[in-house]
Amino acid sequence: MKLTSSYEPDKFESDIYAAWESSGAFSPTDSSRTRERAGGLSKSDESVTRDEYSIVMPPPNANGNLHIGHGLTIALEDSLTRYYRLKGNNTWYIPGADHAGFETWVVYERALESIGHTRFEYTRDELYAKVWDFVEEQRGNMELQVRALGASCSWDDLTFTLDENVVARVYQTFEKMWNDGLIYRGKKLVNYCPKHQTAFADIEVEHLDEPGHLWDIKYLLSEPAETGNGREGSSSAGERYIIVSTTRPETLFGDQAVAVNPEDERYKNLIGKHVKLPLTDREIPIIADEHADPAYGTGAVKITPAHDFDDFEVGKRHNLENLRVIGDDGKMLETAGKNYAGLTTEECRQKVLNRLEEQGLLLGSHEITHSVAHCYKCGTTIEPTLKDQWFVDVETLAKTAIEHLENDEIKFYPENKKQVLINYLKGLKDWNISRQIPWGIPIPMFKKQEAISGTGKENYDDAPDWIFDTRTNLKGIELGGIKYIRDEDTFDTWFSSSHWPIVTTDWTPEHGSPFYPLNVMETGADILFAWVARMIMMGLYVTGEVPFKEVYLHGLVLDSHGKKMSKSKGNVINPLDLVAKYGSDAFRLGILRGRSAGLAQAFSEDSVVASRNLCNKLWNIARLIQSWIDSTEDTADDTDQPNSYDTDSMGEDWICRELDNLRTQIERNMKSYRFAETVEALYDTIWNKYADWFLESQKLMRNLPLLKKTLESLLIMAHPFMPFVTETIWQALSWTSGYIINQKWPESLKFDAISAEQFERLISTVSEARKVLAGLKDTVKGISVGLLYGDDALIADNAELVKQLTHVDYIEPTDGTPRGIRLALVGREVYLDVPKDIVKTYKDQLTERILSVGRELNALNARMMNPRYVEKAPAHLVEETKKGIEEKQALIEHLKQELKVIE
RNA sequence: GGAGCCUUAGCUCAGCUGGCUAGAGCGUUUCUUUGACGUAGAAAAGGUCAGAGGUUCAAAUCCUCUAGGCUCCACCA
Repeated sequence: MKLTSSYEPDKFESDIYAAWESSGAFSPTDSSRTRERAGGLSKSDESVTRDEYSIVMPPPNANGNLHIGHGLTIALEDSLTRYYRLKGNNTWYIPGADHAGFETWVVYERALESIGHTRFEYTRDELYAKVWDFVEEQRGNMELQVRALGASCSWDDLTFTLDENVVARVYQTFEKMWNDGLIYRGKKLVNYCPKHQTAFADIEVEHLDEPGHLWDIKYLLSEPAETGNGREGSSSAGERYIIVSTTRPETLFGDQAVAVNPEDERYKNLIGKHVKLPLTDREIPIIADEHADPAYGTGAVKITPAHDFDDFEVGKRHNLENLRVIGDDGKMLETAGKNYAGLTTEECRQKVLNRLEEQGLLLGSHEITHSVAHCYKCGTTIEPTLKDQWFVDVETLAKTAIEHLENDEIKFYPENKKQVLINYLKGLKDWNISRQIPWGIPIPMFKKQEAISGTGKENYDDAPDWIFDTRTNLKGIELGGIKYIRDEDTFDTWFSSSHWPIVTTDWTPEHGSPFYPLNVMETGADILFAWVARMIMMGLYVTGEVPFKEVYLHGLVLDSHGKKMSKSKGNVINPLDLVAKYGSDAFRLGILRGRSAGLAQAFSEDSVVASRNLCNKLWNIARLIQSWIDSTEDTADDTDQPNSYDTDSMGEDWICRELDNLRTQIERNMKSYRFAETVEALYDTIWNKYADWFLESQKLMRNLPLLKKTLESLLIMAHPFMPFVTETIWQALSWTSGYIINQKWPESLKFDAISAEQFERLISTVSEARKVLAGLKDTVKGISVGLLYGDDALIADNAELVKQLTHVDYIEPTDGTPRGIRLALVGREVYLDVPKDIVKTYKDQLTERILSVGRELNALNARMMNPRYVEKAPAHLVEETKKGIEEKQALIEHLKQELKVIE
């Protein structure tokens, strides 16, 4: 293949991806599913000795598009996958698609509303079918985008969160939990969105600080107090009252008590008395409860158990009735009284305040800032609502998880997230898993029909009324002559997602799975609680083992100014746009560059551009080497062993050493998930070492076998991070075969360490010469400049190379009398041969140089002057310092002499 | 109220268990149109490592406090 002068990713990427995919490179050699596909073949001898490496893709929404977070996730996961594949692991990167229950439902409901329909026109089952079609239409987009990002995942094993095996596993777990008594039906106060008409788990609620009002309302005592020394108020008319503070006057119709703190002296004598509930005929008691904070408001608080989480707890402690006054639609119920029923909470609040004002019961209001719960999707204020819901008792699940975490069975990157997770689990409350949306896995519970249509006295907590059955395709079933009706609710998506490592690896109770636990769970730090925590609890509950050995959490990707990306701000970066513009590799390298675990970090197109340039550099490296091969191959005797190489020069030993360093650096960094440093090391080696020094030095004398060998090594090591360009090159090179994706990770290269070190000295000689030359600027323009060297075998042996690299016109030994500018090199006598008048212009540069070396020398001397340093610091450091002082002294000495010569 | 994170060059960030002259990319300046690459090559400027204490022979790194910023959790009526 003829290589063009610059790399054009769009010409190659899709073909390369298709070739990988059809070659079967993405599939593990022996997953249970590949076994199945291959007709139940047993493990080959080779695969037995290989280590499994498994990683799952956090399933993107089946009907969505990928965003920048997915771009990062795939860059991270695919780099790991490809790296371990090259290392020889039996690697399985499992892709997925999420039905994303609520998320998708919101999108669908919006679409439905935009064509003038509402969910209420259809049955649950009809809606489920409709959303299924909706998702089916959209599917494929996401998968194409994952391919464009180069994910080497095993597509045959793609798991959709509504696949049969997923549902079956979820039902088995649910049944086990039901039998173990971990599932219960509870009438509890839940977070409820009146717009979407569904309940949420605590974690799905967004708390925002908002300005609000705290109103003081007079509740009149319905009987006279016995003593007059209380701090309760009394009006001129002689009536006695207590003042409660509330932010939600409209809920007063549901009040069941007024609570005061038992320690609060002001109200002690009122405990047990009753007050008349304003705007109603009811009387409610004054009770003592710790919940009332004497320092807040008036210290007296109204208790509305059906509409406030704290009050609900207070109500339970005091056996208060839960009276609902707000309905599922967010409007006031009949229980609020004829005048208020049907009003929205906002309207009702205003009306209540007006009435209280008229009756002289409203004593004032304070402006406050308080935290208000919102639906994380539509922003509607969450209405704590009394609902019958399915709950998971998380106590033992959380406790078990904490034990395994404290036992260090899962390693976290970043480390501190482990403790954060443990803290969360310690305070975890029971998990509401019912959702009142049609799009999701139906909860497999059926209720006795007579319990529903009977007396109206429903006993939801009575387990025998409910039975577990997996026939959720049916509305009702009959068992032993009794009819049961299915609960219409669906599971919280996290309930099924928490099974992800179990279902994707085909784990079974009988055989487990060689791929379970996963080697690593890579996902966003923002879903540590929602997902990671639940996978750990569920994994332990179902399998007895933690679901993954390591967790890598990536942070939020921010825009180039460090601001959160959002549609409203218009600063959203679409990863696929960048892929189209610069190529997949450039995007992946660009987003990995400088990124560390867990941190929210900025990202900009600049780093993608820089990465695109690196791809182009690598491309041209290959192009140069191929052109050398092409120009000599036909004359060369190619019967040598293809893989044998020798190092014939210092530069060759040096590059072997550097490539070997790169290999160990990548290995070390990948082990600890240091992607930023891996990318940095690659960039440095490819560009600053391989291209700038090694290839430059090879222009003089080419070692073709070594060039081939080192280029192969470099390409393989770069492949996990820049898969497309490395494969494209691999395919274009004349001597390589197969796919690079299937190659073996390089072994260490052999080299002579002393010779490699010598090349380093050559580099500093050349650099010094270049520096002085650049400093002389145009004074040397047009004149012939050369290098003269003293009795120096290193320079003598490599004279041509030094001449070439410094771009001087000649190089020769000195004739004994120093001439020109002596370079500031330790133990090396090299002169830049320029006319005397030009030497003079070097004076300033030289003076500055003497001063700077002097400063360095002083710093070293100061260190050695400290007797405690010599005494306590490691010997090799002291030795180094001594050597440094000697070298710098010698250097300064000859620079000073040089200065004298100039003057 | 609790917890976690961040503060290093103009910008975005590395700097792992404390130890050479604190690094990279982008940007800036100067030079180079030599046949791999101008998406390039060569060179340069630019940092009191937020501030103050402490531990240590030695601190960007460990500890304490202060200031500023970000995020998460939590029932503040």
